[in-house]
Amino acid sequence: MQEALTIGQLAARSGVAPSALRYYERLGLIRADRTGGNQRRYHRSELRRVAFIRIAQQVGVSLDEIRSALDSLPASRTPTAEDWAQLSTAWREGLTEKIRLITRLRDDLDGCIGCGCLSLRRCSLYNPGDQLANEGPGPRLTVPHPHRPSG
Amino acid sequence: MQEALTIGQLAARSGVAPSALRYYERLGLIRADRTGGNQRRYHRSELRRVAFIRIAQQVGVSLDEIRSALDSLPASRTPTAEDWAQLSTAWREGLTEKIRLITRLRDDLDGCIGCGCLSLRRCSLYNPGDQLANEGPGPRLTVPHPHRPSG
DNA sequence: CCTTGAGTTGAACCTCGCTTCAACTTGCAG
DNA sequence: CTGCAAGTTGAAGCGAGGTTCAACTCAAGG
Repeated sequence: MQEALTIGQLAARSGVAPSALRYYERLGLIRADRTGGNQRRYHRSELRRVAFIRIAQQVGVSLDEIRSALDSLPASRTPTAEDWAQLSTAWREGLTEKIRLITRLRDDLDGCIGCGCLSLRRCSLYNPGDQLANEGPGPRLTVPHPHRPSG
Repeated sequence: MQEALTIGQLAARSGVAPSALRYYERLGLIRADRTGGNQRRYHRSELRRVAFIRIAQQVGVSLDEIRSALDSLPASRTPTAEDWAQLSTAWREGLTEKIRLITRLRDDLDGCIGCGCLSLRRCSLYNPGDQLANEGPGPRLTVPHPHRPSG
């Protein structure tokens, strides 16, 4: 097995610091074999897991959520393919929602902030159908809080 | 001016805790007028700013980046519309990149993780053109780290 | 006036996602 | 076999993004 990676190699290849990789391992996000001298040796497939982790983080997914997703994977052998389909579907919805949010953000930029008037005094005239422009008494935002205990 | 909002009202309407709103103010993300008795009174347009902040956070943008964007806005009067156009463009690129990442993530889920084999032993056969499957010696990830000092 | 709920401040504290440090061990090149 | 970079651990520290607390003030109804 000349394919095993040291932590330094995985770090270099993934762009993630060794300390972060150890941290991920403690959280159960990735795993490593050990040499006789207790040093970590990574299967090359871990590189893919790390890539997945980093990308998910970039779009605002917490390590805990990522672990949940990763936990439901081939820990044993047979992947119970239907469970994964459900997992995949759940994530798909979340990701689609993220895309919706980003698009909304971008539209805000272009439509209102982009024109220099965040104050809405004039923008509301220009964006009659805008959801966010609805600032009278009524429904409110339902965007979940990323850093709240019981959010 | 019956349109001014108390902090409690803004909190209720935006779904953001009063403590968070004060925190945002300290960071210069939002602003408030004061009553004679020193209490905050928010213009209704702040609701839109808060919405913007929350949405941006959801997709992994830091408060500091958000402030930078918001700072370049009608602090004085004339918005120097061309500067905003540049700002808007810069954000557009970042957001487009986020969408790319999310799509990649979703494809990973559907194409490889979704099938239950994150190990790539079989997936690489099914995804010959996959960028992330390139795990031999060569180029590596360039996804920036969200929580690193000099990332 | 008095009460009471909402608001004020600063300081302390919390979780997340790491990094840094100290003290020590492995593993490989020469 | 030596030397030294690279690895190991646990504990402490850090920055972001807030929450909680104590002590106090404001605002509106009765």
